[in-house]
Amino acid sequence: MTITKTLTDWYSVNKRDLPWRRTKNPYHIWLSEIILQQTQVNQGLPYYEVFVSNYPTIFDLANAKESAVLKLWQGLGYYSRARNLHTTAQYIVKELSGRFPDNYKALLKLKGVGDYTASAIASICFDEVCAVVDGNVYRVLSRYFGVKTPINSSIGQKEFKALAQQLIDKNNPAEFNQAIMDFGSRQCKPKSPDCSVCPLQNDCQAYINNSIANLPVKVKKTRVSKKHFNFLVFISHDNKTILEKRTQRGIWQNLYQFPLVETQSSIKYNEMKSHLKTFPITNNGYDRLSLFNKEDIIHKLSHQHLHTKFWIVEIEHLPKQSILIEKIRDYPVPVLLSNFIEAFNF
DNA sequence: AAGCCGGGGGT
DNA sequence: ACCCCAGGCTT
Repeated sequence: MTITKTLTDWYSVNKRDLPWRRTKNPYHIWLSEIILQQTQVNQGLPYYEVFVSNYPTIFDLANAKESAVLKLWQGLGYYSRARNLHTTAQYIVKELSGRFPDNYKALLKLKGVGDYTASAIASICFDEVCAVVDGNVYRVLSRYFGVKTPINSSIGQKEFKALAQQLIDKNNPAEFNQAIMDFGSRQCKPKSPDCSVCPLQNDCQAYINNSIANLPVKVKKTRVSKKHFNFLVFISHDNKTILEKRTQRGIWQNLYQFPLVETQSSIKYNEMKSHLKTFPITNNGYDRLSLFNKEDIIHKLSHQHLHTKFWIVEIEHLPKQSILIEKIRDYPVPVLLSNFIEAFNF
């Protein structure tokens, strides 16, 4: 039995019933694939339901405001996906009259759509024989064939793409692609895979050589940098506060935050007080400065640890760009801030 | 080729 | 503490 047949047989029995598997609508498949980039099914599932419900068609998404899209995306991370999603929806509506691209080459031109996503949409929606290579595919193939080429090298990416393309079921590329991904996700897991009941056990090179834990090979380690964030939570006597849009490139682009003072190290009350005096809006003084969290809140991103203090600044009057505190939940904010907003009783 | 971009979950 | 996730973009 070939690995192709084994995988599709396994899938026919173990296939999960997921909402994006009940449709071939390219708009819906595209939505699901963008949401699932670097995101596990269980985390992405509720977001998919929300997006389909709020934006039933690509026209609805194109007509939305970016901040509304980001608000629905809030908490999912990698926010460039949401920005690209919106941009691409507008592009398809305006330039392609709302007709979704229907082949790999054309799909690849869309912003936010790379080799994996173009292959997924082309195969699932249009039966194009295009093999997907995601984290699951790397793992299954590297173990089964004992391939030690690093999966995050350009040579490795080409090698695994060619291998997957060679194995794909040409009569049913959609089923094969989803089969190998589902298999990797639920059977051939990164840690403690279920080898004892694996249908590929007899031919799996990694299992035979007892090297399951060493495959796939991945080089480079992400270095984590440490940053110190001080957020200024202004509260005026007429129940307003200040939120700023992060317009610069980098994390959380186009999300909102309280005015931020980034420092090289953890600062104390008096140092914050000096910083505060340099703020134009405090020219007329403020009533009180207090620290919300005694211990730093350490917000861990994949490549940064954010040591965070929330400073409460009670103030008589705020300028016009301030917002009503009761409207604060309308704005898309990072999880770090939404956690604070929920914890702090304004 | 390497770095950047989130947040949640598993071990 | 470290790894991974239905990756893609920028430099």
